[in-house]
Amino acid sequence: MLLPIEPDGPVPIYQQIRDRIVEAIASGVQPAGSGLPSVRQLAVDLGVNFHTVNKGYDALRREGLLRIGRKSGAVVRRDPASGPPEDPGLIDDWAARLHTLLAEAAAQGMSAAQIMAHCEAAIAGFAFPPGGSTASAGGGRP
Amino acid sequence: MLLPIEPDGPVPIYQQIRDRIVEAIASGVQPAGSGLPSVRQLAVDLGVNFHTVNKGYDALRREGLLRIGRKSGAVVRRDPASGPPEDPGLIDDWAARLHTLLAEAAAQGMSAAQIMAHCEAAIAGFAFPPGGSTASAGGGRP
DNA sequence: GGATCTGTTCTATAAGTGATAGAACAGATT
DNA sequence: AATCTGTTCTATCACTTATAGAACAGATCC
Repeated sequence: MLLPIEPDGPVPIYQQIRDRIVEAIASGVQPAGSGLPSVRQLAVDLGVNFHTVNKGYDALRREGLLRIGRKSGAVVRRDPASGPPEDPGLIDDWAARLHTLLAEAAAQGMSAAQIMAHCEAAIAGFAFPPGGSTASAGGGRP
Repeated sequence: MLLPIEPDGPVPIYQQIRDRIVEAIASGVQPAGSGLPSVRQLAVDLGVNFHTVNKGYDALRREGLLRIGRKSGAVVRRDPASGPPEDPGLIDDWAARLHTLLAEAAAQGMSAAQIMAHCEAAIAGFAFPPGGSTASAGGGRP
């Protein structure tokens, strides 16, 4: 597995690992049930300590995105269609972060249309399951 | 000035200060030219050290959102209408952060329509200038 | 002029985080 | 038995965060 990691960036390595895997799940590159490299293997691939990878995996496990076991290794837990929508309360955190991030763009002078265009562009790269949760009016991939 | 600060939260205080002010600018509570409390005054109001407030102000100054001087204090620099759209390259960082954040929601099972609804809800709380930059098809506040 | 407030800069300390490292244990596979 | 897996523990080093005190230069007010 090859993940684009910036060792000298401002964002911690373990979080970069977590972010790239989250994006891989959303984009459909890593569907539900698909396996990920072992902690030690990915550490070798990325050239980092295996504790760092373990920290990233553990973050994904706490978010309910990964199921980790000595037997099966690390596999993507959630299939966005059936599983529970989300842990309540995490949505609030997420919405708050979204609010701050979009406010940043608005404060910098970006128009509402431009912001929405960026959101649509990002979502267009995701692979949503055939029957979205309670509503599937969006784009997805027909 | 009263900012909701969580001293024991995972996000640093200086960044909470920065985030709240960014949101105040985007929502129109702090329009271009409006003044902010002095570093020392806001520190007293929030019950934190003035170095912490100074760090938050300095971050906003580096982003081009604040103009700080011994004479005028700290005033909101950018009026989203006229000013330069943005420092090129910062948009890439912002778009990357947006991509990661939206991927998080998609991986958790949120549908495209639900994600877009959250984006629209956040944008609806912002006050965009009458003539948006190059396009004003969005909501804003008529 | 003198006092005061401002932003800015410098050093310093204590606590926490990030990343590395080594070692060990228990379950599973070969 | 040997190997690989995830997991846990301690330990170290560098960096960040938040606090604190002190000092300087420009601006304002009495």
